[in-house]
Amino acid sequence: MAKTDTKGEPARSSRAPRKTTSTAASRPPRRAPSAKTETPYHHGALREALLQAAERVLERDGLAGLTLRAVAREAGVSHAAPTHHFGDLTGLLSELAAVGFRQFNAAMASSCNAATTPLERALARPKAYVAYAQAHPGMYGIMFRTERLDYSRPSLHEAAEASFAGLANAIGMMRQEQISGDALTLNQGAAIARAWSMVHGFTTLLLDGRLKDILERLPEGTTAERLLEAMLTAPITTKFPV
Amino acid sequence: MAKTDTKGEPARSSRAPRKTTSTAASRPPRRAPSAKTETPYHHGALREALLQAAERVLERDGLAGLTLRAVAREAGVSHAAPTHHFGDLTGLLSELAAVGFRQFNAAMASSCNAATTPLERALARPKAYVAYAQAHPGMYGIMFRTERLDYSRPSLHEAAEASFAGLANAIGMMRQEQISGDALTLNQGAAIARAWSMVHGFTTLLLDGRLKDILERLPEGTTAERLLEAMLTAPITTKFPV
DNA sequence: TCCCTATCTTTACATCGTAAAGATCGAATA
DNA sequence: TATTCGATCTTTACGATGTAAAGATAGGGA
Repeated sequence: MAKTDTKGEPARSSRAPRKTTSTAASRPPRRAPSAKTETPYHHGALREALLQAAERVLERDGLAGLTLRAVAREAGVSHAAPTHHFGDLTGLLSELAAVGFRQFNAAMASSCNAATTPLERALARPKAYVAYAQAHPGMYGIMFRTERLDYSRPSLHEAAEASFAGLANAIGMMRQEQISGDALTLNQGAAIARAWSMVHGFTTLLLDGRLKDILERLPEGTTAERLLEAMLTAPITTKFPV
Repeated sequence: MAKTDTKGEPARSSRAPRKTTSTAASRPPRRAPSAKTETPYHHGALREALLQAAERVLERDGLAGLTLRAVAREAGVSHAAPTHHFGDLTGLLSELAAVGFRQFNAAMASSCNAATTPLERALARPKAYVAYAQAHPGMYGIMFRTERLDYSRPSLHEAAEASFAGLANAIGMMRQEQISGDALTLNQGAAIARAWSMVHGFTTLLLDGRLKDILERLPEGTTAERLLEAMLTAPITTKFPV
């Protein structure tokens, strides 16, 4: 027996002061500390703190480093603390993905609002889509790595659904049609699938480095954003779009 | 000390006969067995056997179940045996992905050869692409799950490169242009990126269940394949393809 | 004032990837 | 033909992870 695994876990023993986070206001205890440098047994806002810690870990160490225990370490709590708030790893990842989808939707909405000309309006959403993924590759990776997610969680389901609704709406406005929630014609479905597949596929291939070969063969200094624009606006010279 | 982890590992101790595989010819010892039911210490073709075992595990237990130890168990060897042939998990997954790319390329090539009319020729490749992914979702998942792969391995690099070359060639034939290996115009790059992004994005979204919402709203009985066709052939009524 | 319950920590365990050392056997060499 | 060598496979070991269960703590209502 014996052989516990407390090794490697800081596991502050009610004396070691918890690592103070950068902003010093990011984890406010519910009441003023009753002693000098101690850390309260109850965190007060651990759920949010864990989500923020997870985001930091993800950006710093990538998807491979995003473990339950690493997040708990980053937040300065014991490795079992997240369980009570998220159930298991899938729970944490799902809630984090929901946060990502909300950021993602906000970025696209603000970008669309800033557009004025028709061309800008057409390109604002796809460009914001790719830009978010490039700025937050870890987040985007989680959001579309379904095997680790639980879409039955309301927060994730809602946030992802909002993303889809925004897209469908945009397509509807482009085609100057009313897209009703419950039924679609084949052509409407095709238009939505085409737009989403194109932008999502482009993003995935770009993040995976699969477009590097193409970009290198293009005229000097052509960026991914420029290629995206060309892909979306270049005239289609063949009989079929593919 | 003590507390070894031999628990859970069958680890046939030179007496337990190795689980005979289904075909009985799938693991031929290099020479006829010198005794009755013993299993030779040296497998003889373990590398191939491990790859086949990995494919079985992947189809049976999905990506989450595809571990080094599970593959070794499936092949009936000790859990450390794969190390010598693949180095580490990344090595095994990379070689497996290479197998997948070769299957994938073969499927597309044979499908293209069977096409006769121009419409068939245009759709054969995308349809074969999606069909392979639907038939082998685990394999496709590995092939495009870059974070776990090592593209510097020649076999993987070659197989994946062949996939890309086939696509670029097909686009070139569609546009009736010669696509030279070293340079591309922006429009050529855009055409390739569009085709690849569209098909890859569609496949990814489909496998992740993201197209379910669309398919359910389409006329009764519309399949994913029909939606793909419509996406690729429907006239584009808006000013931009998106 | 006292207890109840949510929150957090400790402890424990099966599993995984990987490293290192020992066992086995085919084949080259003398 | 006998011996040695190197490739292949097994054993043993270790740190890390996810998860379950039991104990500690404290805030808030009875």
